[in-house]
Amino acid sequence: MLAERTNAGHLTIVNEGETVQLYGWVQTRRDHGGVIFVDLRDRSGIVQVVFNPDMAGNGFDEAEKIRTEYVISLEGKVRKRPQGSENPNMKTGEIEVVAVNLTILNKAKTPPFYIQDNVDVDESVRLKYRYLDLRRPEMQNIFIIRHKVMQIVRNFLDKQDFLEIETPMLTKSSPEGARDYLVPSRVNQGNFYALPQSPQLFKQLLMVAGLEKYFQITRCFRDEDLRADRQPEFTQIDLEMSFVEMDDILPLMEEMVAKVFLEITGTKIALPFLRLSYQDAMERFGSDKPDTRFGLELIDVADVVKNAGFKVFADVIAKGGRVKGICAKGCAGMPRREIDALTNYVNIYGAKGLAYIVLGEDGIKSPILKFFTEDEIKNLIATMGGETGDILFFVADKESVVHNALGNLRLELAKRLNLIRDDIINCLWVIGFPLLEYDEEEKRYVAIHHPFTSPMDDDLNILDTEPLKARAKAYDMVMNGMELGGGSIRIHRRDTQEKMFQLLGLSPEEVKDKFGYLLDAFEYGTPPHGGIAFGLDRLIMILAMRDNIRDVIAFPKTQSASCLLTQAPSQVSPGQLKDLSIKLDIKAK
RNA sequence: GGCCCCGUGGUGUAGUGGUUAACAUGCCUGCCUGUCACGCAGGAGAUCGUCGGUUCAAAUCCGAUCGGGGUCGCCA
Repeated sequence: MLAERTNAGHLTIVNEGETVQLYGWVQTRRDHGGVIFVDLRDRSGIVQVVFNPDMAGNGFDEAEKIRTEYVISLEGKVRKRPQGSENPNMKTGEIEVVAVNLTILNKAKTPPFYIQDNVDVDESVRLKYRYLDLRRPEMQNIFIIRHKVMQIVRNFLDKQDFLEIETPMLTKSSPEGARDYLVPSRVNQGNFYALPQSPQLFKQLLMVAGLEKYFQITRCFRDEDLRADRQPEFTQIDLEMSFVEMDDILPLMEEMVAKVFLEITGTKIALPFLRLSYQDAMERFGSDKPDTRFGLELIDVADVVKNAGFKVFADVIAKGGRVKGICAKGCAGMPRREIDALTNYVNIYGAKGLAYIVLGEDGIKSPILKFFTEDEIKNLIATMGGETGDILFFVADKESVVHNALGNLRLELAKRLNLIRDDIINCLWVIGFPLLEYDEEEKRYVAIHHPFTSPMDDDLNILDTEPLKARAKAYDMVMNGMELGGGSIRIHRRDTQEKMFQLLGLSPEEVKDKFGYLLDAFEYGTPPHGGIAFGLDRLIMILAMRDNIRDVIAFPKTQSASCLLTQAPSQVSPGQLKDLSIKLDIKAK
C-alpha cells in the first residue's frame, strides 16, 4: 500500500493522467455543496483534491464529513485544472487530483491554532501542542535542514577519516565549568552520575587510545539559566584529532562549515576566515565574539583625557581603568530620550554612565563640554574621527566594564541604525585567548576555555610569574557575532596538566579524585592532540534564519527548563526516591 | 537571585472604575458545482491566569502568586 504512495507536493503537469495514491492531512476544505475541494498536505507539500458527487460508492458522503486535519487516503487521477482555475500561488497549482475513492483514516479535533506558516500564536501554546506546531511546513523545513546538515557533516568527516564514536551519557561530575545535571545511582547508593557538559575527557582518552580522529554529534547538558540561544540540553558537533596543531584544525573546519552553507543555502563563504586576536577583538569590538559586519569600533581616548580637566575620566585612567568611545555616524539628531535609553542600556552592563558629545550643525553640545579646554575637545573629536553630524559616546570604567558596555552598545546602535546586513555570513576566528582569568567570587584563577587547554609554548615559562598574561592555544569560530564553536590544542603531558590544576587552585586530593584517570592515561603514551566543538543548534539557527534556539529543537524546554508538552520535570513516587535513598528537603515558600 | 515585557471565547486582539465584555478568525447547523483565506444565512462559545485587597461597583487600581518571553549575573 505505502509503496504506491505519491508525494502530494511533487505532483506537476508532467503527472497529468496518472493515477495516484495520496495519504495525508486535510489542510482546508471548501465545500460548494455539489463539489468539494480539499487541500491535502503531506511532508512534501500540498495538492488540491476534487470530490465530485458522481464518484463511486459513498465516497462523496465521506468527503462531506471531512474536517481540518483529518487523516485521509484516496486514489485519484491527476488532471490539468480547468482553464482559469489554476492557482499560481501553489507549487502544484497547475493540476488537481480528482478523487475516485476516499478513506478517512482518522478524525481530528479542531487544532488550537492554524497548521500553516507564520502563525501568530503564543509560544507556550505551540510548545504544549508541539506535535501540531511541527506539522507546519516552516517547522518541518527546519528539521529537514537540520537532518541535511548532520548528513553533510558526517559525510565530510567520514571522508576525512574521522570515526564516529559514542561516549557515555552517565558520567562523572567535574568541579570545573557549568553546573552538572546529576543522576542518582541506585546500585551505588548516595553516589551520582553527571550528564556530560561535553565529551571532552572521553574524546581525549580516545586520542590516548590511538583512534587518531574522532567525531560525534552528541547531546550535552548544562544546568544553567536559559537564554534565546541556550537550552539545558543541546547538540554539539564534537571532534578531536591527534598529531595536529591549530593550523591543521582551523582550515579543515572552515572547509566543513563552508560546505554546509554551500549545500544548504547556496551561500559561498570566502576562505580562509579572518583571524582576529582576542586582544584586537576586545579592543576594537569590546567582545570575544565580534560582529564585524559593521563599523562603530571602540576607540581608546585615554591619552587625550588622562590629563584633561574632566576628573571622572582622568581618575579612571589614574586607577588603571579605561576610557573608550564609539563614534555614531550621522546620529547628531538623536533625541535626548533615546540617549537616555542608551544610558540605561549600558547601565545593564555595569557602566555607571554614558558620556556623549553631539557634533551638531549648530555647534558642539555636551554635558561634559565645560570640563575640557577647547584644544582638548578638538583633540578628543579628532581621535574619535568625529565629524559634524555625529555623536560620540564614552564609557569610563575598569576595562571589563568598558568593553562589555561599549561592545553591547555597539550592537544596540547597529540594530537601531539598521547597520547589520542579514544577507551576509560573517565568519572569523578569535585566537590567542588568555589561558586564565581571575574569579573575584571564588578568589582563584579559572580557565577561560577549560582546564585541558594547552598554554602557548612561548608562555609556559610565565605560568608561575604572570599567569594572567599566558595565552592559550584556543580558538573560537564566530559567525555573525555568535560563538558557533570553540576548541583548543590540549595539554597532553601529565606534568603540564598537573601544573594547570595547581594554578586553578585544585588540591592534589581533588585532582586525584576528579581527574586522576586522565593524568594516569597521560603517562601511557599520549599523542599531542586538539579539537573543536560546534553548537549544532546555533548553526541551524543561522541557516534557518531563526533568532530562537527553541525553533530548531524538536522538543525544547521553556526558560524555566520545563517541557510544556510532557510537563517534565515532575515529582516522582516515594518508592522511586526510596530506591535511591533520597530524602527531599524542600524549603517551604 | 536582579531588572523589564506579556496573560481577556479555541486562536489573535479591543476594552484603563459603571448596561448583556466588543471585533476578527476558527467551530457548529443549513444553503451552495470551480473554489483555493470560497461565499451566503443562522448559532454556540469567556467564571477576563490564580488568590487576596481597595471600592457602592474591578478585566481595568494595589499586592502576592503561577505561567510565558527578553535580559544581567550564570553559562562556551
